[in-house]
Amino acid sequence: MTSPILRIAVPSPLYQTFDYLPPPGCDPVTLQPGVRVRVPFGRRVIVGFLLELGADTTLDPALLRPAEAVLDVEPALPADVLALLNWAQRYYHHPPGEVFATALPVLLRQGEAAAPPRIPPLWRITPAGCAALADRSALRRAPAQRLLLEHLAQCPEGAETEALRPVVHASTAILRALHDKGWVALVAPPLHSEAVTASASLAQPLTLNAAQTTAIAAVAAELDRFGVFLLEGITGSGKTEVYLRLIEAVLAQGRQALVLTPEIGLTPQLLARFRERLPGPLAVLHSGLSDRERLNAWLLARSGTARAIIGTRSAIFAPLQSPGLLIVDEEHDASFKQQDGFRYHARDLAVVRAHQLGIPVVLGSATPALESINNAQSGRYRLLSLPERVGGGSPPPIEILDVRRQPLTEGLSLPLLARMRLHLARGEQVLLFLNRRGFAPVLFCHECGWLSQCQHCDARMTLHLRRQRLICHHCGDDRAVDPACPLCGSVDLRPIGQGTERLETALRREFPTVGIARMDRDSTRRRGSLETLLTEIHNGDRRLLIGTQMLAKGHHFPDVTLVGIIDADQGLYGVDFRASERLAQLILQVAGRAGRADKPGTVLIQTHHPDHPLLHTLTSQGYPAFAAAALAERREALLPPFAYQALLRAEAVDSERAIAFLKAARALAEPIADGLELLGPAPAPMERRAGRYRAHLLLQAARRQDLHRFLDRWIDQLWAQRPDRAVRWALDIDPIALY
DNA sequence: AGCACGCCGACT
DNA sequence: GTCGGCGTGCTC
Repeated sequence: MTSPILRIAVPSPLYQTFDYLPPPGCDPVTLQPGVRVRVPFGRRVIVGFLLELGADTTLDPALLRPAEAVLDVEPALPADVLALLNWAQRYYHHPPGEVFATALPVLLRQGEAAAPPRIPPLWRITPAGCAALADRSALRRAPAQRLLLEHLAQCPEGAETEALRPVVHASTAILRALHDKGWVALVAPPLHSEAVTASASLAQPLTLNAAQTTAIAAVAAELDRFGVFLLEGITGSGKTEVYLRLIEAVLAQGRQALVLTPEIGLTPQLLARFRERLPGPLAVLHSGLSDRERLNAWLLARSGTARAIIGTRSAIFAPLQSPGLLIVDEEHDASFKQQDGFRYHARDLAVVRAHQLGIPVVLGSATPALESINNAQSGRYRLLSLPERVGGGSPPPIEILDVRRQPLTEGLSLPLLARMRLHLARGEQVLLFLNRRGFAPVLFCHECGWLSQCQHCDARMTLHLRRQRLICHHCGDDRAVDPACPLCGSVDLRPIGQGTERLETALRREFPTVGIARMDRDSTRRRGSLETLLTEIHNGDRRLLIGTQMLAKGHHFPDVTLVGIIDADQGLYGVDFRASERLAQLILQVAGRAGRADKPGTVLIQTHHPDHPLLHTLTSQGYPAFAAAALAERREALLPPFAYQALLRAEAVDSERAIAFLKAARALAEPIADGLELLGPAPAPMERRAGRYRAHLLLQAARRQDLHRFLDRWIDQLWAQRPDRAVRWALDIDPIALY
């Protein structure tokens, strides 16, 4: 009897798997797909991943080398994740080694043994701590300690270190101080069975309105079979409560729920809400974790210790012991699509995974992707609507401010300034949205016409006045601002255009007595500074809020009654056919930050294109009407979701070689491109970025089947070409941006 | 991607 | 004389 062949995914960018013999002394019968295997690879020894046991190999069997060792007894990934990865590998046509590496925490990729997860211990207030809290004088000079103790007094079960982080700054240092005084103690977490039943301390669910009840019932009735539910709920309509009820229902069946959220959506507030409502430890997976933390959270999910798992994009591959429900919050968000390497879409994979598992998936958004709306209309998804705000109140009215021929002071029109004055005088808060950080997007010499061009990109360097730097937002290059023009020496250098920093400066002059909060990547870089700002906004110390899209997500500002969109024109006539969809989503996202039932907000949009039909439809009839109109345009133009696209991207230090690669690829494609349209090669919209020239070839088909049948053949030919190593290329299936 | 091999230029 | 530049080939 011949020994079986191990088909191994190897962590390399090669479009193939590698065959090995079982390690000496290993009984192949015990091997299961999904175990990690240490194998010799060239001159190295690496950790690979067993995909399948084969009976034969296409190679000369004499060339096969034996694996060195099998690292797992049980598969590192459960069968359903393996199935998902296999599907994704074929669909995205990406090298298998990189696909499978995506699903494993770094430490497991490096060969570390998967020990049982550490369940985080809990902090509890001690009797001495309660006494200190009751004693007025004890904590007078330690407000942060008081705050933490008060918080813990509300958590008889105790709270994780991680859950206390958002309560005060430097929470770990303060906990240490409290611990030294004997006012708090670390206790072992309750065992899982206790955790599930001991829900006495969990926050009470909110009452539901009719639409929420209907939505919950619709999903809850189908928990044991596949279905995609598009939960379209305007901001404030209580989507999170729907998620929580469904998760509770799934947990009650002894199953787990996986929630995906965009990176910025994973705010302390959302996590706190999940923690206070759901029993037991929560597994949280996001990019801010250390390798050790990530492995632990991953193991909590795999072992079933964590019943609810919440994470960003890559959490779609999280192993679950007993999956019962998938939720994708803010499903329209572009951050679900990986934009380099293995370019998968986590929302789309969530649908695939749910289908493979035979469980429901809920896609939630106030502004669903046009793809999802189209799927709901065609009957593939079930639409569930939450049309009302919880506690009543209507969504903020949106007005268009025509700023053509209007005087603008630092980008602000007189009507907008007047309205701001009105709301501020009433003691209310105002939020201004400008999606451009820095002081000004260009520095310009009035003497000779010099522009702050980036050396490495087809872009201008943004002026950051306070830091006295010119920074390229595309490659990160950074230089000091010269007081004089580098070309002619003139000191007449002028910043052109608006950024949030400039807006802040202007508003300080305009409203000298009003506290201003600027929220962008620059002002919140320091750890804890965002929390400080949010606190000062919520207690009213700052009433004028300026921000980039960072402020469009996650946070809610109930006292904001006026939202100003400073410049809506960027999204209207771009090269990207998705620009207007993104703009509409962004406008509503920002609008949704404001107001509450008894204090409705107003949204003002400054634009030079007040008659733009889509903008008009959005403001006068709302998102569903906008989406219908935008979908009609897409159908007319045969664009996604009425066509299927793939983009072959190439980049090189010289543009000719990137183009030459794409021309060769096109030549290979032409004889087999039945039912396809080939567009290009063409330079990318920003041709040079970080010193590399980028170009692409777009493939489009009216039928998905035609596209993928073609890709299956083409991709093999591309890999078989004699490669020009100066060219880096990648295939992007269902691209969402053409840059 | 790594990693080694290999064949040409300016240094201890 | 060799140290090291990056072109080329290979990984079961």
